[in-house]
Amino acid sequence: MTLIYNSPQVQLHTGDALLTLRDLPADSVDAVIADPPYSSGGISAAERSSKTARGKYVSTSAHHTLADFEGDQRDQRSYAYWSTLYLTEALRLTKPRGLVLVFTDWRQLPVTSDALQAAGWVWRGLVVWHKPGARPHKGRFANGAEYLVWGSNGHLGAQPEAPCLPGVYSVASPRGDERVHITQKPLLLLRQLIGITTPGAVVLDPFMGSGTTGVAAVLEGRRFIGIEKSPDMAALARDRIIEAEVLVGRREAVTP
Amino acid sequence: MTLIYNSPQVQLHTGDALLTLRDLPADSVDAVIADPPYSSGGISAAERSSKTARGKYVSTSAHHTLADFEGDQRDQRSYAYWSTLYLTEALRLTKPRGLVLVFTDWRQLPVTSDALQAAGWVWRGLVVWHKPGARPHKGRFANGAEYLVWGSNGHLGAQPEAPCLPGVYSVASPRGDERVHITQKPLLLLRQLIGITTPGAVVLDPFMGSGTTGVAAVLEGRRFIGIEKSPDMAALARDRIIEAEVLVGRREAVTP
DNA sequence: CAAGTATATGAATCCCGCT
DNA sequence: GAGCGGGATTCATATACTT
Repeated sequence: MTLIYNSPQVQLHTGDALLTLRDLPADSVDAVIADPPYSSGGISAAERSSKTARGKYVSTSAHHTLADFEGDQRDQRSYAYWSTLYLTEALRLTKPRGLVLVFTDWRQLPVTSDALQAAGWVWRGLVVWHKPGARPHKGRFANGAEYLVWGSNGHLGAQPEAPCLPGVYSVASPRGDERVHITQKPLLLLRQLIGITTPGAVVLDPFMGSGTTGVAAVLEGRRFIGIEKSPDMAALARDRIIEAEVLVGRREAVTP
Repeated sequence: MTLIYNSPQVQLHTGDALLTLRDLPADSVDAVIADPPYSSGGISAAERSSKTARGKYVSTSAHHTLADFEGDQRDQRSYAYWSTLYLTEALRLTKPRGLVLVFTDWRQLPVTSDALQAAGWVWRGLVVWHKPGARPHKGRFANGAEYLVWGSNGHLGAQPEAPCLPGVYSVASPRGDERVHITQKPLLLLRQLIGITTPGAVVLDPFMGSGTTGVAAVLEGRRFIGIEKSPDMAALARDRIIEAEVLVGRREAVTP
């Protein structure tokens, strides 16, 4: 576990999620927002494991320069097991009544809800992220959505101060220059989702990627703890998050 | 198994779904659209089983006169078992490359996808039915969607003639006078969903309820086989379907 | 007739108290 | 204690109604 950035509101680590989570203190987090590698794609185990993430998720016509990412080769059984492990650690870190939100595609949705409950969370529902402009398919339904399985650490209780949030979000995926990670989530989506926490809350993202969740947390006045395995991607996330801190006046700009 | 209506395009039965499906001939159906009682509602098993369907799903302020319905008291294990049984029968009735669409709420979604696969179908994806105007809740995400788990009998093959369908539908629930069944689906939704079949296809609904699927099938030029346990509800469905047949000119109006 | 206003309701959920 | 049932709560929409 290596701390690569530490400001009053933000803490970023590089390292494996499981190992790093184990070193963080219990009862310190209000919400966990996780976007794990789905290990999905392909009807068979062979198809899943033989392709790289880029081969699975990037259409052939788009020959761009995004880096491939690791940890996307698990079969469904080990995906369930591994998900249960990191979600168990995440529960330990989370305060009572704290929340968890896990991104998933349709194929891993049942496994994800199983793992979430196996780890001891109370499953509370699904959030739909509708991606307009999904690739159409003749004679079948387009898979134009991803999902968040969400839950709580024990009872949730009444929240008289909290806002009401919708269960379906329609937001386009980042495209072109906006995108620095293959499976990058839209900032607008994460800014809205983070509204489930109260201002000042501590948000943890164990699979930070390019750091969109961290940027959203900073912009919405939440604290943030991020973990990312790839040092290159982590450095990129750090730069984006620092930029957000400068934007909201929490920090001086870095002069070259 | 009692046949209560038989026209060139429509066949309606009253009786238990499992028993009636067993008496229908193999390889005779192009698509199964099923809207089973979800046996859901409530976070605990006690809450699920102790209340009637109306008590679980209808807000207390609305004192309306819609009939309650049976078969909504299964616990999750027996829901999985029973779903597998009727989906196995449904597969037998379905032609190769035929389709199945099963309605579910978020809570039973994983069980439904398990049962569908256990019955021998190939799981192809999820369709989201977004219901605008879901009941909000402070500090949490509204459960403003239902889902269709859909699959095929074996390979699906290329369908050069077929239209492209979206994976997310936003349609309001029927209200007031439009509604004769507690969990009635909007006609507009079913007319769109039925577009997954080709004109003239045979559509089977083993839990017909008030017959919306049948009405949609008639209006869209598909043939229809319906099964409903409650004789009262089945009669109501028959009347609605006859009305649709008259509307499209397939039948003379019934004169009193 | 168009636009603004009032009303009704939801395949819920939580809390509390009684058995 | 565990199980069961009653009652309060919530606001975005759709619909009805008024200006």
